[in-house]
Amino acid sequence: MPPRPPQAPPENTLDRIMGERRAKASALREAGSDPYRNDIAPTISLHAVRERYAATKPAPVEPVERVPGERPATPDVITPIDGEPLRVAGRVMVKRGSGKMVFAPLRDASGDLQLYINIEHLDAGDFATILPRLDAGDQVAAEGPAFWTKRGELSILVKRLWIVTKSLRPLPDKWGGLEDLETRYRQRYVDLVVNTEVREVFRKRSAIVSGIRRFLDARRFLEVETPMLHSIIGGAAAKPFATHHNALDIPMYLRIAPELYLKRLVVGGFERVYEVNRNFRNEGLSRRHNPEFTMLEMYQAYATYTDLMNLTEELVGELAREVCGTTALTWDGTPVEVAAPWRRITVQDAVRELGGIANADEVFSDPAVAAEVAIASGVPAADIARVLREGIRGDDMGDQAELTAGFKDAARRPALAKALIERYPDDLARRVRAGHLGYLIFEATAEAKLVQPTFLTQFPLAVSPLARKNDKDPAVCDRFELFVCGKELANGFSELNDPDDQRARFAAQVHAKAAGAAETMDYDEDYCRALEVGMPPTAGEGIGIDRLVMLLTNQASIRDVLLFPLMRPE
RNA sequence: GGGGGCGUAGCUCAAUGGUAGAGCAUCGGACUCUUAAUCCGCUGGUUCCCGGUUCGAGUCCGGGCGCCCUCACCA
Repeated sequence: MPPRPPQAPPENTLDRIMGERRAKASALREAGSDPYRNDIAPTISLHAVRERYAATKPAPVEPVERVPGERPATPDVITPIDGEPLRVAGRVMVKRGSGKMVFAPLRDASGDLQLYINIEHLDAGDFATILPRLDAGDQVAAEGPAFWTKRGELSILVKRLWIVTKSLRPLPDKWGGLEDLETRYRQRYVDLVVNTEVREVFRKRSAIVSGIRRFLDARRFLEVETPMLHSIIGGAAAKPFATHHNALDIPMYLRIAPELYLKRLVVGGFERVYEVNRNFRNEGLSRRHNPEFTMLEMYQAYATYTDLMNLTEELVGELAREVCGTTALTWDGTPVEVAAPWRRITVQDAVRELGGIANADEVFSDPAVAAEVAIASGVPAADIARVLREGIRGDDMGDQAELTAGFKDAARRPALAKALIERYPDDLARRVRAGHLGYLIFEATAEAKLVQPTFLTQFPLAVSPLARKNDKDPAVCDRFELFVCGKELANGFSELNDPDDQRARFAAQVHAKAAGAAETMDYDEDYCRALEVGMPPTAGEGIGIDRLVMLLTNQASIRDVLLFPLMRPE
């Protein structure tokens, strides 16, 4: 080895490897072979080659024992299957072999297939100029007939070889692979090259989304696109990403939900619409939350929330059969059966049966009882105080901080609650407040216990500002949420289409905000105007696509079903 | 934002407070059926960053950065 010049900077392994590969690229260029060429395309995919010759597989020949370094007497005679030249292309995954013979497994979008490169068969020019500059990671094209090796591996007997893209960075270790989560997420392109099971997850994701489209298109739903830039926050309760439009000089928000626009379309006469697209919520990250996530929202006129529960069972069952081949799934170690029918249980029954709250009936009718049970269930005193304050009409709701402090004191709490409740206008207001607290109790005690697919129904009015009131009990709405393994996957309801009721609900949202609720909907005047034009009776639903993909691909983290999950910039 | 864990060669991982190592990859050599190829040889380090304790720090302490888990938030 020549001694390194004294002025040369210290070189780490990566710099040295990349330097060597750049030198190979230059050498290729000098030899008249562009290392970034775009004049060679494959005529057949690697998987198609396998399919084509699968039936011709011979019995494997017993390998001859060889002493390392000893030269065989004569080269092997190789018999191509049909002699037809094939041109394939892909990434070289490893380069394995000797001076006169190289095995190079290739990977393309369809699968893997190995090249057999041999001095007896490869073009002499390619052998001299291309092969020595070939590294694992390079994109190559190769031409030659297919044959079976003695060990029974289908291979291309390479007669012509091109490096079509020289790779400068080394691939991760062929045995250790790429494990580091941070690198896998930040450099997903490497993850996808190396980890075939990751490719499989995202292929399934694509199949799921197209399956959803097929399912809905077959039922005469119209796919639409509605604005992602909103000037009013609505359709859900969440913190938005705020931005600004320069030409109009107005604040704008990335949408947190498409709901209110989709229902305007139902008013307009599109009786069945859906949209599959991104929502943005400026909130924390977790295994189930990414700030941008994909939601399917669909609306069907003349349907009820019960119809949509049935439709959801059918849709998920069909997707599971299509994508997983079964409805008996496993998610994060838990067996999950998604074949219909799924359990349907009201919030109140869930609190009683799953939350173990024996007096659930009382909880959902008496806010004072609900407050005590909520405290015992671990609901923060501040939330309880805020919810009870919201029941008071008018501006004088008392001081939130003072009330919270009072609610933390078991001796003072009953009197404080009583004082608030006495100022409620009527019994319905009491039951609405009790229901709201009951829902907080559900979250604290029962939510995690909804493991098998379960529709939770009859949501409290106060947490459902866009849902239709139940005909028999105006304190609850005809709404459901779908839970699997304690995670919310879908949310649907019969739509509120009474414009005056909707105005009252928006007003309640504004009131709740004044009471200290962090996330509420803005009053959407135009949406009320649309309802005044008249929306036919309709049911609508949103399904979290990322979480659905998690279920159908058995992934525990949302990051593993997002190609590029949000990361702090490097 | 709180709590816990992790961060060492391109990759996967070691290293009682005492000379920073292995396997793979790379590079050089041998080898015409490999598939974790094999054999011989050589390289390769800001131990995430800054500071401190110590005769001596990858290791202990403080601060920071990043990632993972968890709690909170996400009606």
